[in-house]
Amino acid sequence: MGRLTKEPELRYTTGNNTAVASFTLAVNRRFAQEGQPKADFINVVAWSKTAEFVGKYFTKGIQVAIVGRIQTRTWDDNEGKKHYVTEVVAEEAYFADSKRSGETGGGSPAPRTYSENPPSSGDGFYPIDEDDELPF
Amino acid sequence: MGRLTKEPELRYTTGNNTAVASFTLAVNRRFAQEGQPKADFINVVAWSKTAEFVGKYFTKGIQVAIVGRIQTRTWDDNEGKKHYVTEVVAEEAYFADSKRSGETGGGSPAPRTYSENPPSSGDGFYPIDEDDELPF
Amino acid sequence: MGRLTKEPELRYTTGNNTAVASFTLAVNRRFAQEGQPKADFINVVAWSKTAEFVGKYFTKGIQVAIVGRIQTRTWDDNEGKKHYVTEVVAEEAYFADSKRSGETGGGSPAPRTYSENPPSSGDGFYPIDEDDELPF
Amino acid sequence: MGRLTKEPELRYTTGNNTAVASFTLAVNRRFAQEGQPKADFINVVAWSKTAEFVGKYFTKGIQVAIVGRIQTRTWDDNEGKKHYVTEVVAEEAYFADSKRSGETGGGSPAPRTYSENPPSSGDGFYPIDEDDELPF
DNA sequence: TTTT
DNA sequence: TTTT
Repeated sequence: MGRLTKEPELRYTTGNNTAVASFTLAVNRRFAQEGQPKADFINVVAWSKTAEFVGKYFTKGIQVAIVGRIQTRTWDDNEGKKHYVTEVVAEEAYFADSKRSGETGGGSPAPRTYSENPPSSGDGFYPIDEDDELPF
Repeated sequence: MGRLTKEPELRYTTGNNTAVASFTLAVNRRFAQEGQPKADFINVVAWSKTAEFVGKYFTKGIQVAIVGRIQTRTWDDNEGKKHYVTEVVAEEAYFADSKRSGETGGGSPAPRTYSENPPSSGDGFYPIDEDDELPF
Repeated sequence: MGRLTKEPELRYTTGNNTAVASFTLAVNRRFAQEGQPKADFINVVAWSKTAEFVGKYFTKGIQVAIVGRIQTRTWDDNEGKKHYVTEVVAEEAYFADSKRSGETGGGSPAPRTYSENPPSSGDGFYPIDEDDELPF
Repeated sequence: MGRLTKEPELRYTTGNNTAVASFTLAVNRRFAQEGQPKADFINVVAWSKTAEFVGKYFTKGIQVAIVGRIQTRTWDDNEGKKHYVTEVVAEEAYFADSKRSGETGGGSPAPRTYSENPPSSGDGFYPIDEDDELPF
């Protein structure tokens, strides 16, 4: 849960042209004390459909909720120095902000949410069966 | 992330008069298929300050985000039959709804969030130390 | 994180013969006080491959770690009374127990883990790109 | 869930001498493909009691389970350059490894787990009350 | 007993 | 119906 520190960046992979969105979330600490940081700045990456959703509807300052997993990456700068990056890969992205509401004007209304990974078969549907009571 | 199926109930323990709020969240399934349930109905309990926040600001139909842990309970009905309940104990509660915005009228503005458990000492503040680089 | 209260049940859906495993986890409370419950009893369901993994290797009493999501279900008993069940659908299942080790005897060694849902394409692999610095 | 990449470092804050443990977890990716990274390297920090637990019992290579939250920090190197660090603050730490078992020899047996933050009052104990059924 |  |  946090606010975008700036506009998200939307790019496409060179290989198969997959959409990638990246942005940073300012996540306010719940019990920040005097003289301590008041927020964490979490880097988030989203892929394909989620990336496009982000690129289209997320803007600087709005509050969003992200569900995802932590990942790390390495990249080399111009001087050949290795950098380590820890970021969250978004599996679900939600609006969680009231600033968007009351919004008017052109354009189709933004869907409120996006997530990847349709569940594997069987998931979410319980087998109807005679001896299916499962009062384990 | 879900919507309140009805007004939350706010009560107080007999012993030390701690506030307890309980409500149910309709959490829409992300990939509901035809003929399958389209939502899960998650029971949530909140305690003390979080409970009061909930009782004061949460209302039927609004969308909220809850962070918490799963717990189970047992209770006996009038016929002495044992019932098993699984519920989420809310550690954090957030508004995540646009309906509240644009809101006008009397009353003090609602805070947007509440959470319990101030962190244990040391938490959230990193020691400044000479050999503190931790470039792992 | 918890221990199986009994052997898991492995069944198959009537329709497409998908494996379904169900079991209960005794999750010990971290700060149980006198006179309070010392554990939560969380019902878990696993599907297809994860279910088969569970059915094959999980046994009463061992400690396991489950990553998943909460879901609810409804079923009617013989008297037509509706029952509400809240359970965790396992997306990942791990051994987290030392009792298995040192184990000898016939049979192939158990893999230590199982999980469903191969990630969507693009996931987990970052595009190498010229302007890819992302030092946010 | 991952393995320590090396021995954890245990230090104490200069101010109030709070224990701080830091270590890195190699978290194997579940569906690593050819040519992709097979693990994420997650930096973890633990405080006070949890830190001491870690310093005492966690060693290179063992598998552990960590429950915590993401945090970010900033530090300046010798040349005054700012560095950004994202890490997990451990709220719970568990052994999840079979290598420790069968272990013999001197020393007191290691507890299997540690966690911080005793719950706020009211938590985990449900009020007994006449009209307390909560069949919401 | 279910929300939009 | 509950595990160590």
